[in-house]
Amino acid sequence: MRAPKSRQHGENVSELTTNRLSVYLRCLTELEAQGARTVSSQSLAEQFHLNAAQIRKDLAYFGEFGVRGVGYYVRDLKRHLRQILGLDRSLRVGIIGAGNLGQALADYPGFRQEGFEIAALFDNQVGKVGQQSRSGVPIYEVNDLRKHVKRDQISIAVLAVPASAAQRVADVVVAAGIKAILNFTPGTLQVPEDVKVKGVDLTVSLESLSFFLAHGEFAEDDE
Amino acid sequence: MRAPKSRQHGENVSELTTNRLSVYLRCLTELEAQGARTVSSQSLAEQFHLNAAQIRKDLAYFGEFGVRGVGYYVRDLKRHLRQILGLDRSLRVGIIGAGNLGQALADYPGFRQEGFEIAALFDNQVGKVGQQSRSGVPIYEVNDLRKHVKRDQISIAVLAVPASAAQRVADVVVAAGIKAILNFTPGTLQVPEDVKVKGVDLTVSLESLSFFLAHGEFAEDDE
DNA sequence: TTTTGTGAACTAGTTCACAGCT
DNA sequence: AGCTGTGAACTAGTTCACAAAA
Repeated sequence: MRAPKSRQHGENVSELTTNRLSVYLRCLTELEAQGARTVSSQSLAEQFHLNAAQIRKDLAYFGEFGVRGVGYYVRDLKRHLRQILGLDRSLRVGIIGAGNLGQALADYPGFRQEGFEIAALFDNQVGKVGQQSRSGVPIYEVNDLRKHVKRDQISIAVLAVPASAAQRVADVVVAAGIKAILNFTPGTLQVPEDVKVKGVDLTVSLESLSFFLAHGEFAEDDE
Repeated sequence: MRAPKSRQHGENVSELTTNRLSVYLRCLTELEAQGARTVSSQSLAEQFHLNAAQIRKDLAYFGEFGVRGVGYYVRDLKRHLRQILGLDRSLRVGIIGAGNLGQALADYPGFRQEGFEIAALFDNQVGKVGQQSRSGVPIYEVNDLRKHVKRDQISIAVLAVPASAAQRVADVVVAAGIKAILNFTPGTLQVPEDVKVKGVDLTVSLESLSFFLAHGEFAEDDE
């Protein structure tokens, strides 16, 4: 039996779970490179500091991918995970904001790695439009976003614009039919229910680290 | 009564909580700019799509900052939050890896905003060492990390190096006495217990969005 | 009256422990 | 024997609801 129940799921799956699925995929890729053909949830957990029961639960939710007494076939499980994560289709990404960060992200090799294609950068600064990033990603006018989303089948937008423009640009992105946004601007975006936003909030991350520094090490000065 | 119990806490506080504290601080800054002097947990929750009880609980853990029947004094609460988050000390950041991403982060205005100072970039490429970023952050040799951490009082390291170098560089960072790392490389770092790592995993974020696209919208093709 | 601070109730997420398959 | 898949137990996190303060 191949894929017993897969899909029509997706409703209840928490973001913590999907994040872990992505992590599992990465672990399997590493194992495969090391030449492993099968792996048990136990050894996977030990090598990558995860919990075996959780791995099994996460995977079992999408199908019976394991073989009792054996474990999981690395190659097969990788394929299943890629399918579950929707990485078997081609995923094109548009980056809005061709500033330092936007261009750096456009040229970031990590993105391409797992099969994401950076299709285009978008900006409204005349000097930038028509140019391209170091690695050759073209920069288009933000006003033409809708057109390029259609033409290049862009399904994910990365927001790397100044904070002040964030919501306005998000509205444009949503209007262009994008349903998934990776948001590098600080703060929350207001979007319709059917649009998923994932925030990468550098200020929050740094301040959280600051809290740890302030409280983690005891007895620094007063009292 | 000013700061009734503050600090000696920090042990039990979850990362979700510290993240929220940072968000509250940002909300208050916005409110203050709008001229608000006081704010109730209720109105704070409504305006920024948070939960009023949770705001109160989060804050009450660190002290009795509110006034019954009134709410919180915006300016006071901001000050308290900055103190709780450890933002009242000067926080210097070193970015390891002066590639596209590292340099973009070095010049990212969002970092400086809330009082973080990007003290230096570090790289081991001869062509880069001795140069500086567009906004003037100097690039030093990674081998001199320890020296600069001491000299410039760097307390937070941002890892923006290739995945293959991540663990090796993390070890160097830890050896230099850094206790807080913001990690842009994919995968987990092995560090001692007293070092805090916060990961920004772009691949995981994108793949999580991909999952949503694959499952969020119903009835796309087969079955 | 308004709004905090907080125990109690609830919900979500994780881990345990074992029956059952190979 | 070895390992999965999973109900049950547990832990963490959130929200409710209300007594007490201003």
